[in-house]
Amino acid sequence: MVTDDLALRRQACFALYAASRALTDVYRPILDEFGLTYPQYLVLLVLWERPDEARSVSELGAELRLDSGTLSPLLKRLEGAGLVARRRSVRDERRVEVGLTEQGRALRERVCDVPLRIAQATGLGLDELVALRDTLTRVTDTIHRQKEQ
Amino acid sequence: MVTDDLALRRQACFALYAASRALTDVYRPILDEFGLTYPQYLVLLVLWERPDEARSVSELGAELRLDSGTLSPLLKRLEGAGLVARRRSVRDERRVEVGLTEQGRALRERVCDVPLRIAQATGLGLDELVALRDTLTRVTDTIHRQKEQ
DNA sequence: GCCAGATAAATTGTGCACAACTTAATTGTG
DNA sequence: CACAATTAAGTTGTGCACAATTTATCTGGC
Repeated sequence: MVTDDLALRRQACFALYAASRALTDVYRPILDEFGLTYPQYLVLLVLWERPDEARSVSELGAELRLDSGTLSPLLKRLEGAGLVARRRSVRDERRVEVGLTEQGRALRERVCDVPLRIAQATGLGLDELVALRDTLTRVTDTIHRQKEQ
Repeated sequence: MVTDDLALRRQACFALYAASRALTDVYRPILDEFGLTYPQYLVLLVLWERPDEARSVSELGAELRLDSGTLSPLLKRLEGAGLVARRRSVRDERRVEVGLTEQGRALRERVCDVPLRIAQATGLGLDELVALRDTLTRVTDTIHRQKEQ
């Protein structure tokens, strides 16, 4: 029956959209303690993986799948907060290198229990959470692979 | 090891955020044929469930978990597109009733194969898709239940 | 060495999301 | 009945997302 196929509650996509916003709602008060938004926190996650290595805007964009239209103003806000430093690459002046400041590196220690706090809010066990992550990653990769062809 | 716990690829939340945006990317060109954005499409999904019954802004908001700050301008755009009609309730003049226009009802037939096209893009089987939807709905409900207490 | 095409980041414009606030109408309690 | 508290929708301001465009730089072919 076509009628039911369009019912909101049947849509996996709505479930995904709703869950994503609900989780961001959980993050908001927690990250607010550090003056961060969720996308800003994601940028820091990337930089914290190799804290002494600067990344270009497009490298960050490739990891997070965000373009310069989103990242440029976001990075300016992180710079304004004193967490990252931006400077033109000497070797290629088109590139802007984004690195952590001392303050940005230090924030990492204060934030490291955030994932656990979030995981608890989901009500899922660690195994379920891993399974969910892997399913979603597979969906995302499938979509991106199709887009490239 | 704390280092790895913060790695981007380990975060289920990033997987959720990335998958949600990737799926919206799949919707965009499809909904563009109808001049719709994804949130606008969601509003129509709600209205199409009972096409002859108007809903208040807050009823729509309860279904979609969106507030009037998001819905008011969105509904004005749907009205501008000729798909919905808004009018003040006679019984309670605080309320605004949102109903489908004839054009809005007619759009449903043209859109009814959209879910199938999206499902195919995910690369998941129908059973996996249902399981994913149910897991995500459970996460969302858990979070919202906690918020109310 | 020159220049057409490619690349990197920023800018502009539109449309969500959401917090905080405003305005208007309604409801409950004395 | 009066009026304080509540409720509904809209408005304002901030921060993403993303398309389209702009500006600056670089690269490869000649």
